[in-house]
Amino acid sequence: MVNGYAERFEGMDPSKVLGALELMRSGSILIRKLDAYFATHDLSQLRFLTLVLIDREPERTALAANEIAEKLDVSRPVVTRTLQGLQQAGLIRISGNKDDARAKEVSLTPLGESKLGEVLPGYFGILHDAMPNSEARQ
Amino acid sequence: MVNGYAERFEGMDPSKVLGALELMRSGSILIRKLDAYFATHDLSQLRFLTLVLIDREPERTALAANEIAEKLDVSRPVVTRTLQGLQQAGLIRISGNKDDARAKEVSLTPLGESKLGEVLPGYFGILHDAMPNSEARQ
DNA sequence: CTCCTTTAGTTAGCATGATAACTATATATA
DNA sequence: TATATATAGTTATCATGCTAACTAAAGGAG
Repeated sequence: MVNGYAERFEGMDPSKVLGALELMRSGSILIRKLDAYFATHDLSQLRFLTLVLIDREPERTALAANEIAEKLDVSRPVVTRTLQGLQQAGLIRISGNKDDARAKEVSLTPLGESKLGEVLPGYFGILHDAMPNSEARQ
Repeated sequence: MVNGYAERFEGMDPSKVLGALELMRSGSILIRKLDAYFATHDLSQLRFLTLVLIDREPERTALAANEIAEKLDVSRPVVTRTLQGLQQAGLIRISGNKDDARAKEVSLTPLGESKLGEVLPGYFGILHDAMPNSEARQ
């Protein structure tokens, strides 16, 4: 398809365009695989990454919703909704911040921790398998 | 973040995992750029690709909704909705297929053709610029 | 020819992303 | 201190993907 158009656009390098299309394609395929995997664990990309983020927080056991939105680069309303879902599933605990009445503190429940431990190996496995061996040896 | 977990998973190659994460990240960024570009032209990825597909159809000037769903790998309900939007915008014409009363035929209007001509250069430009020069020279 | 299955498309409803506009609280300034 | 501005979070609404279940037409088997 690209070649059909390529003739009409001077200075265009079809290999670059095809590379970009391939980038989007392989990225999308990987995201689909992960979504399918997460779905089998009653999670989603964002739900999973939220758990990871709380788990990995150094020096603290809790995070503000605001920080989650920034670090995961999603809008705050999406974080609100996601946290509500995780709380309902019993995976996180949401409490008020005693220093700032506006803020909330989010931490993992034991169930959330075990869910994370259960899902992580498969997650890394999918990422691992998604890469060709040529890029594997450093 | 990955290294923190890497120690706990035997046989995992962190460079592969990081490569996969980078793949998803760069793919997502490119998709966002394209979406932002399409939005300035009252289009979306799917609306744009639908126009391209109809335009590129060899030997015919029309396509069935069904074929669009297959070639773009999206569900048929999404195609229905997208075609309705394109029709309302005056970019495509939808007519019945005289050989099969179930099927519909979709073709570009002159407005659709000019819209495509207006959007294509910027589209290829974004794809082109998204790729590093190292992959450019064949 | 009649009935069953397949196919094209639509409708309804869910998930998950976004922005705009709102409330409540914190902070800075006059 | 009083008021203005900034920040945390929520609500409402939209966009765009999906599946399930539906209608209507086509095609095949008896």
